[in-house]
Parts: sequence; structure tokens; C-alpha cells
Amino acid sequence: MPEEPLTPARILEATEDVLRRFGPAKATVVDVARALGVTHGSVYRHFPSKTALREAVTERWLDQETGTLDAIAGEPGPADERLSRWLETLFAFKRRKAGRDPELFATYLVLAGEASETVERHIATLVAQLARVLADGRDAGAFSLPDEDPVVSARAVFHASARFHDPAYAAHWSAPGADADFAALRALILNSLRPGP
Amino acid sequence: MPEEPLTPARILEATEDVLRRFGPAKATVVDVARALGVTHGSVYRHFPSKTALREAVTERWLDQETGTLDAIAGEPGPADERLSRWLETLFAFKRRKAGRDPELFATYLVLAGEASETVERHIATLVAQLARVLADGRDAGAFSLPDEDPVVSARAVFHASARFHDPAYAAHWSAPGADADFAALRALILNSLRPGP
DNA sequence: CGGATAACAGATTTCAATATCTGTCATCCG
DNA sequence: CGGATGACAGATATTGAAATCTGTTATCCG
Repeated sequence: MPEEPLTPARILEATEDVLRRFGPAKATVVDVARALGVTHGSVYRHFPSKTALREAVTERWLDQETGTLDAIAGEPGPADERLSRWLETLFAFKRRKAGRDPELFATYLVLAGEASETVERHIATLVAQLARVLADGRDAGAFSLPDEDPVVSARAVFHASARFHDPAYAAHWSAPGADADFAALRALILNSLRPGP
Repeated sequence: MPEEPLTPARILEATEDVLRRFGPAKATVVDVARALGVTHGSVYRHFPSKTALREAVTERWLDQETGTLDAIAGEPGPADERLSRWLETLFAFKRRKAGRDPELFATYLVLAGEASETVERHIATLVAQLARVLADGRDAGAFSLPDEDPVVSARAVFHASARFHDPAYAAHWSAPGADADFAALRALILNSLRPGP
């Protein structure tokens, strides 16, 4: 049989499988190697450490969101609608991930907790997308920002909406009033940015 | 010697001590009884279970805040100033608790995680205080709320400010930009409530 | 008789021996 | 030689027996 060459991509795939099956506490590099039919030494040829391997998987998972959200941030059209859609989409994404397979979500929650730097980069990406929408809106007269730097307002918006994207709150996302709470918060944010008298 | 009678108050005091010394994982009812010079059976005469004992301690700890905050919510003066002060005070309280004795804070964080009902009651109290300030402000023309029910807006404000009172974010409170982030978020909230054109 | 106790069963935790894992490296193979 | 291997040391995790804890109750004491 023509053996597939061992590549980082294949290793990542196998790592995801192993994590899904065994969970973050029991998934080992030896398991990953076993799933690939090689010894764990071979895995270490492509990833310098178990930590690096897990970080790569985490990054991949986080990057699922950024593409769609970046597209929304870059669309033409009124900035307030874009912001609204962006917030809704982020919430929908997270809620779907958490609801579909809670165990896998919990697994990635643990991974994210271990990879603070990766998470920080991801957050910086999202804040940059927000800042872009806010700056667009300001330039078009749709928003009035209290600060010169749109990143300051973007951070405030990101923090204000944390309850509906931070995985720490995942348990609340399926509660009865969650949609109403989200709508109220989105209204609060959008209302804040609307230009005053 | 005139032995003090065994009261719930004395037991709570001893429980706090034991929790402070041993942490949430190792503090036992037997330890509490030992600290009081009685057997653990006597403790069970005043509290039906270890869980109930811990909940009582948790409630006590959470109630430290509510008094001061309720006073601020009830003060005379402009509602926007009251809201601003309320948010600042809540943040200051939490940050102080977390900064002074991180280990004890971590202990109470675990306790709070175990006592979801107690925490929900506490949150309901805080939201009610917020709703009061918001309703006052609306009646005085200082705020315009998007919803008839001030509790809806109060929840939104509470959720928006979660980053600066939810213990899950305690690690961020001592970071360099924390004060600036708080100021931006407070501005976002207050700006949102200001009546429009 | 109200309140504390000591003894107890079942659940939970501790601890130390044992096994597994991580990361490295000298060696082997095509 | 580039890439996989198996053996290895030190770190981490598992396991099961022993100890401790939780919650109950029959008994004791003032």
C-alpha cells in the first residue's frame, strides 16, 4: 500500500480525533502516534512538544470563526447593520459549537485555557475587525465614538458583549432568556454608538 | 471557664477560619468542630449539611458588597452619577478583594461555584439595585431606556459590565490597561442610556 | 429533656507503588 | 542522508488499600 507521508496536517487531524475520543486529560502523544501507525518519536519530528501540538489544534479551531466574521466586517452597507450582524454571528457561532457537541466544546475550552497566547492573538483579531467597522461607521457619520482611537471603543464593545462570546458563559447560552438578554445587550451597544443630538 | 454556647454565628466564624487556613478542598466539618472544641456531630445540630454550612459562609461573603452598593443606589442626586459610582464601587470592591488576598479570593471563588443558587440571588439583588437607579433616571429625564421594564436594561448593564465584576475575569483586573478598559466600558454604558436627539 | 457525644456505615480522600507518558538520542533503514 | 525507530531518564498519571470524612443515631450528661 502507498503509505501517506507523515505531515503536520495529518498529525493535526489525528490529534483532533484523539482529543474528541479521549478528552483533553487523557489524550496523549502516544495515542496520536498510534492512530497514525507510527511511534511518538515521529510526531516529535513535526511538532517540538505536546504543548505546541495542542496549540496548533486550538488555533485551527479558533480560526473557524474569523473568516466569516472578517467577511461581515468588510462588507459594504451601513456600519450599524454590520456591527449588529457581526455580534449576532459571533454569538450564533459560539452557541452552535457549544450546543452541538458540549463535550468537544469542553475539550476545546480546556485547550484554550492552556494556550493563553493563542487566545490573545485570536481576540486581537476580533477586536481589529470590530475596530474596522467602528471606524467605517464613524467616517460615514453612523457612529460617534468617545475616543479618537477606534480600538479603544472596539475593546469596550468586545468586553461588553463578553457574556455572549466568552466560553466561560456557555452554560447561560441555552437558558430560556438568553436571546432576550442578547437582544437587550446588542441594543445597549448600538444605542451607545449612535450619534447624539 | 464559662464556655461560650455553640451558635451558628460562632460556627460560621470558625468555618471561615478553617477555609482560610486549609482552602476549600481540605477544609472539613471535622476541622471546624476541632477549631471549636466540639465533635462534628454538634456542628450538624446547627447546620444540616456541609453544603449548607458552606453556602451560609458564601452568602455572608457576597453580602459584604450589597450594603454599600444599595446605599449608593438609594442616594439622592443625578442618576447617571449614581450609576457611574455604583459601577466603580462594585469594580473597586471586587478588585480589592481579589488583590488583597488572592488565595482567599480563590477559595471563595470555588465556594461560589458550588452555590449557584446563592449566587443567583446575589446577582438578582444587584440587578434590582441597578434597575432602581435606571428607573429613577428615566423618571427624572436623565436616561432613556429602550424597554418599558427597567429590569431588562439593568440586566443588559450588568451583563455589559461583567468583565469588571465577574470573578472569572479577576486575573485581568490587575493588568496595566484595566482602568482604561473600565473607563471605556463605563462610558459606553452611560452613553447608551443618555437620551437621544 | 435539650444538647453534646461516641460509634457507625457508606462515600470520599490520601498515599505509595506501579505503570504510562514526554521528550531525547543513538541507531537503523531505504 | 532524511526520516523512522526503540530504548531510555525523569516527570506525570493510575490504582487499590488504608485512612479520613460525612451524616445518622443510640446513648449519655447536667
